[in-house]
Amino acid sequence: MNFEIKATDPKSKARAGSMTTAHGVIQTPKFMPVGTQGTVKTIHQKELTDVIDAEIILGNTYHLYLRPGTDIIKRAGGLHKFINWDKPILTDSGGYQVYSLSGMRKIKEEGVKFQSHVDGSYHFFSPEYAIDIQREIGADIIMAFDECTPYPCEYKYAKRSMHMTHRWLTRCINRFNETDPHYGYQQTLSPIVQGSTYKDLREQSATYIAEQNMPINAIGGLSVGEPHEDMYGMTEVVTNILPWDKPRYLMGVGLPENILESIALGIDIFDCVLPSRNARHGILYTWDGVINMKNLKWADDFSPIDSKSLAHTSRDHSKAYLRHLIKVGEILGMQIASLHNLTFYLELVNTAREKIIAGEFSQWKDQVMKTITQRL
RNA sequence: GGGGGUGCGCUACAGUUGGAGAGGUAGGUUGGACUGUAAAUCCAAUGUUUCGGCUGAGUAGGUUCGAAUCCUACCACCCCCA
Repeated sequence: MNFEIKATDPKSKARAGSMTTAHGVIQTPKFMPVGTQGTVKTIHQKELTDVIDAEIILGNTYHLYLRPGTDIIKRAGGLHKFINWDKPILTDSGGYQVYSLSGMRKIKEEGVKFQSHVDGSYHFFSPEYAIDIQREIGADIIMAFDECTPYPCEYKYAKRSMHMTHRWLTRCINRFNETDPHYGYQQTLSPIVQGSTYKDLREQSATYIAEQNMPINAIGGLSVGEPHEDMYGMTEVVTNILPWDKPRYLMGVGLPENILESIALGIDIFDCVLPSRNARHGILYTWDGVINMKNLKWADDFSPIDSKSLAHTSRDHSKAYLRHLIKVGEILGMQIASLHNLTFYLELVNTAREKIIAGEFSQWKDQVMKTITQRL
């Protein structure tokens, strides 16, 4: 994998770059739609490319391992072939499930014992096994197996967890180096910075991760409920230490404003379930602000959902119609809303990239920040 | 025309076999939440109020210390017979 910085913003640490993976180029900053189970919920692959302009999507090791199972994916020839998507894919290692399935898992030095949310059966993920599965899934970028700590998190626990994540990283790297890709193209392993909301831990972790000299670095353990100031503060601490010439991936972020602020702090790649999940729950993101489509006030608003949207469905259908679809639980409502939000998210980062190249990112960010955060 | 059954809150369904309940469940409605997806999910409110109460189990009476419950009449709906 190769990363080239094309332009930098004079007033912030934002950069515009381009990452080359086995399945194509990713222009950064970039947002990755989340496709946990081999699909970005409600969105067809053709819409991902033709409408949303997604250049990379995310899959999840834990979910794909449970269903359909790695055997099926292997026999399909890898996840790309299985889902008919020939652009880049990144897989999360299952580290987030260590956090989100708390109560259904046990963490030990050796690894994590999960109870399946599908049928309650027990499964064990070690760092080595997480790499093996991700080799079989065949994503272009694969993530180290980590523990995503909750918020709030006591210092002692955060420190112990961070060190374990570091030890797990060594095991991931070793396994990665002693195995080969299954499908004839290179995969890239990304380590993950942890350290909760503690500056010294974040510094320590970022330094450790930087020393590994990996082609891409990720920041985890944020956007788990901490105040935005902490999210930005920790991100800044970390981006100051991670190598400048390698892409930085801020995992699980975030709201449109989180993304713009983080771009200003030197983040290149994002993923988040918010645009897709919230779309299904009736929340729309636009340049003019946030719309709760379920609110009564849209019931007789026959104006376009968003006349400025790059998604034809948002220009062609009215708010009243979309509200109706969502209120009655029609699938098309979730499709139109998901297509809208993801199109907006990609337009947001693509515009940020243009503004960085034009040298006017910071002014532009300050200007749009006011409007995108308001509730309509 | 005769016989039987059932009637409460926005709706439905349960339940209440003389000691009340502005109760249950589901749905609807109206808000809210959601950040590397256990999520087409979850939470709250939903008679009225000056927050102390007030009104309330189809309507009107009656029996009773006390009635959603028992009695009478009427009304509505459902079923059966003609």
